[in-house]
Amino acid sequence: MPELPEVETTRRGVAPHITGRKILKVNVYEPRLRWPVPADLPAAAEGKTVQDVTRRAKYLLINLGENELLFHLGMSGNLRIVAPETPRMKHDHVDILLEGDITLRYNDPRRFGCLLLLNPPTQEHPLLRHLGPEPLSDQFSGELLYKLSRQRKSPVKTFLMDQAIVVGVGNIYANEALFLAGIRPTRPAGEVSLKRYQALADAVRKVLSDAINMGGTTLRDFVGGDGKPGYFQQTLRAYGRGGQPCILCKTELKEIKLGQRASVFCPSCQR
DNA sequence: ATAATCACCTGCTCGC
DNA sequence: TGCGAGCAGGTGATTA
Repeated sequence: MPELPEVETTRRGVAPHITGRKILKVNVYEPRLRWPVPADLPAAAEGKTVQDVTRRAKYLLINLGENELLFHLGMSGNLRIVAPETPRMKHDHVDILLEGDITLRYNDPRRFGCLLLLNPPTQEHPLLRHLGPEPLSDQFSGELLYKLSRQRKSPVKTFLMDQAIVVGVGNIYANEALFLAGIRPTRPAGEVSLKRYQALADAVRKVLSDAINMGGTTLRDFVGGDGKPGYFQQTLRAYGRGGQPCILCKTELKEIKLGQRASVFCPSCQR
């Protein structure tokens, strides 16, 4: 599920419900996530009030003043607001009970996600320190992509998905952005011109902001924090369309593997 | 430093 | 209907 638009959708869905509320209790039913949920996390969070809910890359940060909770949703995680007595479903791993009869519930079938404690809040945590700029900020540009890609031989798609270059571009949106920019995913990153990287940066911004505006992409059963599904999947132009005609020129889209990830492109439009 | 592979998990779909 | 193979939104760790 979660690339940047899905995490942002979750943040927007959840934040209004929990901001300003005091945490009464944290129940960890299954600590074995990607990294174990720290044993001292519940005690550190209980009694604190949620100051704000922010996002860095695909991490969701719940600021509690003197410390901060850091969620990652991995491949299959989601956060939702439920009433306190709502029966637990399979793979509901953590409940955060807040005053006002609100529970924030974390579910993650594959357990690739995590819940960690930043004490105190810091951008210098090992998971956050090496992240590139936010794609929707002014720090991100075609010039940046061009500069960082010189001498690099790996495929431009792999380069674009490197979170040290720019954060938040996962497999779906990498495919979509390269399609919009007319760049073949296999092209060595160091061979792409500045002009084409500017088109790619524009495409990344467009694809991500469109997806956020539509509530994220729902594959299988993603729902945002408000429980509503995303609708962006109805507008996917490349991802998942291997073998089908290009929407621009009708040429059959090709599907290949790049770094173990499905990559779809139009052999005619993307060079 | 860069690039390729592995690993962590469960669930679903496909082909036999 | 059952069963194994392969694949899925991510990304840190480990190899060359």
